Amino acid sequence: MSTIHDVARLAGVSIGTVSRVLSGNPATSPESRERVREAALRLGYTPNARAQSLRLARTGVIGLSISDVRNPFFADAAHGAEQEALAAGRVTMLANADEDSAIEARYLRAFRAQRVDGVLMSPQGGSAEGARSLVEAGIPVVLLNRTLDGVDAPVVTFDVRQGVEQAITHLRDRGHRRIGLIAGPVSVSTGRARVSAFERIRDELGLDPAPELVQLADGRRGGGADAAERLLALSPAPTAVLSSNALMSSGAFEAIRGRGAAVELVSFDDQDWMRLVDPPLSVIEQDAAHMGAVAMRLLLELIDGGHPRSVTLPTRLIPRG
Amino acid sequence: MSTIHDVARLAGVSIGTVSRVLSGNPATSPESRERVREAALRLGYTPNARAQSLRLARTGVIGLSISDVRNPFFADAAHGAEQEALAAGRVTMLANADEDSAIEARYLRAFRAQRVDGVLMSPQGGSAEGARSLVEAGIPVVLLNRTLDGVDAPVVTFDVRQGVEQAITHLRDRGHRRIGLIAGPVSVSTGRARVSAFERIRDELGLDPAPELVQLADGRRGGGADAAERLLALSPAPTAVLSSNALMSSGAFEAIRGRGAAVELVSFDDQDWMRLVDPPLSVIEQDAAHMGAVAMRLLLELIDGGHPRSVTLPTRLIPRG
DNA sequence: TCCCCGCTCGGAAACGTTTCCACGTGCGCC
DNA sequence: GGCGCACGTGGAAACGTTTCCGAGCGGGGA
Repeated sequence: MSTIHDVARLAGVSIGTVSRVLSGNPATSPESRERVREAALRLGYTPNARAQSLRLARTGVIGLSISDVRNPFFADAAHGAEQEALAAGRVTMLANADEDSAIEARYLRAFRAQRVDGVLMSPQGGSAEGARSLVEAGIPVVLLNRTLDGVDAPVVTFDVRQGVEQAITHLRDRGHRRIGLIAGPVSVSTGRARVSAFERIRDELGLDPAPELVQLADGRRGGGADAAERLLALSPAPTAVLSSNALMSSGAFEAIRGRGAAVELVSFDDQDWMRLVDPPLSVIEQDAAHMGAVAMRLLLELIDGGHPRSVTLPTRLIPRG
Repeated sequence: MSTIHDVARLAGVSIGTVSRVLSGNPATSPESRERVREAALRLGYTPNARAQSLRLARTGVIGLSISDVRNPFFADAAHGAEQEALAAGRVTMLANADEDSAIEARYLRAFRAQRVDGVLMSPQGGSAEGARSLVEAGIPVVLLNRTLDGVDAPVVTFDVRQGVEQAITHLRDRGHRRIGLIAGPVSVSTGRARVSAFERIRDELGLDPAPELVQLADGRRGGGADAAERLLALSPAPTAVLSSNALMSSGAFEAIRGRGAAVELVSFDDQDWMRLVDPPLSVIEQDAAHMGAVAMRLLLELIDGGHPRSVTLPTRLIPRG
């Protein structure tokens, strides 16, 4: 692959001139511009971004670490973030932590070694170490959807209390008094927050406070199914269930239907299939793509020397069935 | 952020020694090793990967460009590929082309500028230019799921003929004679291949050859719904429909149900919701994660000097309902 | 006529690594 | 008791850029 020296030789100028022409520096003659452009084209020259960023301080690359690409919520968030970065002329390097903090740590180390301009991440439960070391190394970090104790970085989250309240009020209005919760893992902040919001609002509305109505799960499909089974085995079983994410909802839906139980299921996150099943699911919509875009904007501001700020986004109830 | 010079100074040795210790070169004394390790730890030193790769030829980064992260088929493929790369000690840089060849071109340029070790891509329809320029620049490329005319790179695909045959035979066995096809865009190779396989097998089995039973769509949800509407408007309407991807299937399913039509829908790609709806969808399963892993393995071989080879993977019919 | 200024340009330093080369130093062997 | 060899180390070159600095050259004003 050709270098700036090859271009300089072919154009009959110095490498300084080539660099100036190609970077749009006005201190060049029309003649040099012509010769350099021509030579670069002939050679199919692409500047070596690694050498550039060694000399410059910036790399133009932003690290984006998400929990799981296969979770549509995060896929949407990644997409939103990426579009925003692209519009700002930056390129995104997506890492998939797979809900595994060892893999996450590995990618974060890679981000650090690559000296990315900034990192946008939805942290894993395991440990805050990875994020903290980035912050301490002076790399701008913005957290996505989940907070992390002891890490000084802005966060973009949804209003958990609002979402839970919309769901429970909706169910209460439909006559339910005994409502179950399938909660995400307490190792992530969203999981914990949903449980405490659920308990508070349930009590405020005077609904059945039985502790066994809150079932913890791992956030995956199978975990959702298992938690639903546990709820259905209670006597009396709840008449309605709130599920904390789309994956668990699909497991829970199948378990409930498999038992032929008459339980109303409400889910966080809206997905196509929730409209297609019978009965369709009411959902608490969280606009993941928007969250990603907002977070990326915050990160870009931070990179450009702005000061950190966090954002909380609203949720929306979509009643169905 | 500290450099190798800082570590050398703190440890009281030369930068050469630091480099040797940290890269595991045996020509170092136990005493130096100790001092350097200690100093590196104290400073939180992480080698600058960009400087390393400038000196070395390798970067340890592999570019992965996929059509759309939000399409679960590609999300799974990306995940499979990523895991495989991770196991081989490489880090993956995921680009989301968003089914847009301008964005794809931009990412491919970035990959080239970054001098990634290789590129795994599921190409967009628009143009083969991006892929071709990578190949010409000597960067190893493997194509994922879609071929590209005029580009000399190995491909990993599913056996289109087999998949279509499984689907049509299944429907024939269930008594259908008039079968519709919702095809993906003819701008991508898979779209074209499915149409021609469909026509051939339909004729081999002596089924209704009416050309209006093949409806082209854009591969998205809305396109699938529109194509289904067009099929349902025929008289007589087909009694069964084969849909070329999961997104279009979801649109088609909704359209069919909305009309209350008695049409049996079979879909390419298996997804959770297809089991949850009523009636459940029979599917032609294509193990996308496996495809991604296989393709990554081919790419890694190619990078290590192996010679190019293509792979065709089998599909599997999962009858339901 | 001379000087100064502006416009281009070439040369060189610097970014942070790795690795080759050469230079001690201490030991074993004849 | 010398000689050579293995071992550890420091210095320097090289990777491909950008940018600063200084120089050449022409033109315009005093």
